[in-house]
Amino acid sequence: MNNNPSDKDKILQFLKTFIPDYQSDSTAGNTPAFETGTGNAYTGAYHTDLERMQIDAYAQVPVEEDVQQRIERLQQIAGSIESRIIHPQPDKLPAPPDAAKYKIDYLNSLNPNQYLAATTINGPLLVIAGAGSGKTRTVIYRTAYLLESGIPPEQILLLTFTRKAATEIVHRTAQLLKNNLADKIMRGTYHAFANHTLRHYAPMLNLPPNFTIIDTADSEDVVDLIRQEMHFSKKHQAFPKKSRIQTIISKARNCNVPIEEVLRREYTALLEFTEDLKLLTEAYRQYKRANKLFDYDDLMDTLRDALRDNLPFRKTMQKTYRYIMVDEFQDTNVVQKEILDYIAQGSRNIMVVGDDAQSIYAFRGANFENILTFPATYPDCKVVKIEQNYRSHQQLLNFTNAIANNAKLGYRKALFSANQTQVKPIVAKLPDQEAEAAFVVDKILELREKGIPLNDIAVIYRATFHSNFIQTELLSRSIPYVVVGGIKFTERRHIKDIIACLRIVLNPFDAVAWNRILKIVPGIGQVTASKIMETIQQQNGKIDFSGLEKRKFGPDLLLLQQALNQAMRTDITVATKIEILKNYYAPILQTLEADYETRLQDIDVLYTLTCKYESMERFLSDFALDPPATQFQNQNTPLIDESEDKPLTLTTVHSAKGLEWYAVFVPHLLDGLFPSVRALKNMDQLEEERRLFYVASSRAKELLYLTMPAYFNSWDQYYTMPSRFLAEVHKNTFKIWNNRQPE
DNA sequence: ACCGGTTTAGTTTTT
DNA sequence: CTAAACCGGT
Repeated sequence: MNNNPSDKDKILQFLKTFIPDYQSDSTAGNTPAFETGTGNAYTGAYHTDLERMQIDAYAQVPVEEDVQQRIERLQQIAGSIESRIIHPQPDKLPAPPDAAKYKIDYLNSLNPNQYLAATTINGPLLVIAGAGSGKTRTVIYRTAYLLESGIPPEQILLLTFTRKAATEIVHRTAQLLKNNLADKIMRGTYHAFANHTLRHYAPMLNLPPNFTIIDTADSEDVVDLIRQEMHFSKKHQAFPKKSRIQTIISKARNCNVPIEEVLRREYTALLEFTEDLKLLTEAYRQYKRANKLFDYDDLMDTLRDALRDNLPFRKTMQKTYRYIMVDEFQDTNVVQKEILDYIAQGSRNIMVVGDDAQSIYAFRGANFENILTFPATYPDCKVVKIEQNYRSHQQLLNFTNAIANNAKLGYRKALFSANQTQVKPIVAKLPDQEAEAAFVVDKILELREKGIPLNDIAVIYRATFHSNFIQTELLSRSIPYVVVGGIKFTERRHIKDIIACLRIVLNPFDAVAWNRILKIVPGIGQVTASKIMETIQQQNGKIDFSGLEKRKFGPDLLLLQQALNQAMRTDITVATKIEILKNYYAPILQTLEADYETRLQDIDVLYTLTCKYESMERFLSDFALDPPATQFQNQNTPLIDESEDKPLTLTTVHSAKGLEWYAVFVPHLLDGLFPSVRALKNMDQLEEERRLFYVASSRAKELLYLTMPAYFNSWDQYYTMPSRFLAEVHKNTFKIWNNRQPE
């Protein structure tokens, strides 16, 4: 019903081109597929391909000896934990010692396992929580229980993966208790916590209190500056480019290993540059120190080092935070684990919640083995497992359990649900990407007609480009949607340009920011930019370009000088500064970008955001650590207010963590796309891909559609096989979409 | 010597 | 799409 003629023609064209037996497969006439409405538009006997898929047909990943040993060791640990799990007897649960003191009826608000997790507040506690098992609810009740037990909120430290999650927990706790005690809890991401702590204790730790936080792109720019300065690219053609160098440096620090170890593990082709890269890493470190720049890893490392080396500081932290709660523990890296351990040594009241099956940040150094080895660090810890699922029905759980149980290691999954609806996940193979997109959008429209609001539906994919065809289809049918993940508001060029100006205003020695701003002045390239920055240094930070007036870029530089000096005035707000800078920047942007008007609207959004801030330092930190909103439709449209039109959600798997929808679509399930071809040779990476698939699938409350095009052409390869994650689960856990016999 | 337009190679995920 | 090498013009 929703196919307009051009869509039909397009699909028809593809059917004819790519399916030799298209005519013979059809049962009536030339265009039978379109005569009976939706559903039939996707002919091709692909369901038989799906019926025939076999895991043996896939090249298996070789498992090396040392990897095998590691697996066995961890399986042993997992097994020993399994035996320590407490299985509460519903009639023998400990009651709160003084029931009169507690306003909330914990016993009847939680299931027995959740109750145990919420009310065991002394000593180390490991909570293994399956997807959709009411993990957040348990943490909320536990927070309430702590407060009702008389624990001062200032003594509670709550670490979560996003700031949003922390805010939600505190907010809902406050609602539960009908007071605002929870507001005083120290909470946030590791990075936000480190930022706060390092600034607060700066004098004690001998740190500059006004350091600037730089994001990944800034960090890459610093690396690039050094790379050029040291002439590495001139010496070797194959010398890695800035983004790869930055990744390597960051990975070494996240995993707490030397550079050469990262190269050995993942970048063997770059081993010949080991010495140069080590040199570059050291230069990068010194550069940041000299310019008071902190990258994301510095926040973690500096806090860890301070806790390790500065005993008075460690004692202070231990005294301050006597009850620690950690969410998403499976995504903690080694450095973060050390930070936790140093603080928890004092009181030993530490609770961690996590699900080993949902660890998806190993690429960033997260070590889900932390959750397996927690009992080794805390031998006296109690272990509680919450497995009842409140999100999905049993048919979905059968499927997601099957995925999780294919994992090489981790706790066995046996999530169960009281909801016994009989709708299996649907697997569909379509002729090509256009047809796949059309199928997905048709189904979405069908759901909307049945009364499912768009904002209760999501399309979840492995990589941003997997959504291209679906976005095109949604745009052509005018369906509102938001994109989460992928390129962010803060990463857009014009936003970064304005932010760079602001950073100069705050700190005129910020060479990375200078480099960025100078190079967009017409007539100034790398060489001149370096010279100007030197001049600024010599002038002790004074912005005065009068010596350069006669150069051809002189007039433009004068405009920049005026704008920056004007923005430096202390009697104006941050928002006013943005306005001044925008006036300078707008004409430049106009020459740079065709769609400059929409981009200017982004700067207005930035203006609105800064209105809340008194301090620029605070604004820049927040902007780096907690980007305001990550949602906008595409490169050409400005930021969109999520609440506006209840749109459909398109999201990467990573950004979908912790969320749920009535119906979920997972497209592009071809082997080489999901799992990504880059992960096919390495067992650890392939395991992570499977966990990603598990996370994506387990977001669905009711309906799960798994789709793929028949083929995908990348620049060097041609993918046609369905994802191995589908081939390796039992076929009775899902239903294959048969286009000739619609449901 | 330096800038800037053009070509070409390589593309995951994010605090 | 985006970064960087390439190259031709000042």
